[in-house]
Amino acid sequence: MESQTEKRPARRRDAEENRARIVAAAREVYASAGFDAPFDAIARHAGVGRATLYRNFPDRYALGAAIVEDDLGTLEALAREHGDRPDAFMALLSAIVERHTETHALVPALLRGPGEPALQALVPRVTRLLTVPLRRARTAGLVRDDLTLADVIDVLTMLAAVLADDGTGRSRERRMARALELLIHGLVPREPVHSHPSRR
Amino acid sequence: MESQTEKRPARRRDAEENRARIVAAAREVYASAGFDAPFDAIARHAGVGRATLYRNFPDRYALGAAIVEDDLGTLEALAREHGDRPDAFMALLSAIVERHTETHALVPALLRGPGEPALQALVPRVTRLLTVPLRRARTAGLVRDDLTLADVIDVLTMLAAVLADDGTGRSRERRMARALELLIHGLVPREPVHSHPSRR
DNA sequence: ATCGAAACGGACAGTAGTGTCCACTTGAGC
DNA sequence: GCTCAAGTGGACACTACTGTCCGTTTCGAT
Repeated sequence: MESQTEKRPARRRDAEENRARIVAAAREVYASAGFDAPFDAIARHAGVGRATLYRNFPDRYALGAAIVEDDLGTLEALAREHGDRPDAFMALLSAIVERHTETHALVPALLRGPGEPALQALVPRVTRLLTVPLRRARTAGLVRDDLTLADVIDVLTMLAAVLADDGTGRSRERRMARALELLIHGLVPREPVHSHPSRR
Repeated sequence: MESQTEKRPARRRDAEENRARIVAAAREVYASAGFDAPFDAIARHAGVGRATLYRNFPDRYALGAAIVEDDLGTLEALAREHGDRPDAFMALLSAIVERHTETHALVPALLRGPGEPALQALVPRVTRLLTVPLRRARTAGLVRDDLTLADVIDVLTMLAAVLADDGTGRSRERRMARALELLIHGLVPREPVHSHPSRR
């Protein structure tokens, strides 16, 4: 499970560059054409031959995993920054949504292709990322106390759907932000008029 | 716009039967394999040749539209039953979710294929179905007063996503119910301890 | 500058799904 | 029961995507 982490002994510089260019291209293509965009389109967009792409990533899932892995790194760093502050959970949620609007890949890629080994391997990492912050937030009363990790995963699925939808009107960013807002506060109004106005 | 509504002058009985069988098959196939299941699979599942399918429905969107139209009929009847009672909106929402778990087709079909004429034609009907009940519910304070129709559409998109996800654990029904509950009440707890406990 | 290994990308064959055509079958009116 | 238009489904040609193979190019070490 640590086979290709960090250290890859001898890699030619151009190969390394190409790999990076492919991942970047994949981010864009996945974002604009969805996760099952023609694999070939990614190669073209990256300016490499299809063979080069296949050599680096056996299939679209491996490529997705590479992207997700990057994102996970960022998110884990963020989690570390927040330590055990109870608001870490919400911060993570927002950060995930932000990366969503950017990469369009994280959760959809993780959830589709059920059982794709390359992606499935990352699930525990996502789990680990969220479990503790979720518990903290729950005991601190920042989220409802029956909120489970499975719920959170489904919430991410829902947000991803809004993102994936081509949406005839507002920008992706606005729609995502709104969707998150709706999810957090619900469709039903808060206790109408009362002391502190929820703070947001 | 009324070209093929209700009256189709002379149709052979077997043709009618086949059409019905196709729609039924499509419901099941879309439900289990998603909206872009091979068109051919539907024909096979219905026990008819592909040509027969194509003769009845030029493409998957036309077929989707037929299904959605059925569902819309049911929902419109429900809306009529509720008259202008302020809880009509929530009832509709639940009903849609129920049909979702059954058919898996309504909203996803409506929202994907952006601009497919066959489906786009139904959008106004959905709009009409929801607009008034939404307004009633809003003025009655049953939903937050900044809730727009666009929001509702996105909510339906989100619910459809949970449904579409193969979900490793709980049944579709349970997950849908839970997702709806989360959406309605939000992730954040209601005003913790206070007079009336929200009623549910 | 030279040489071998690493990496490249275009070309190729294989596969899955689409949409149409047409020889055959079947229902319904006479 | 006969007839013919309506209806059927298998076959076919077409397209898009996938994954691999191999002759050529490029890196980097000597």
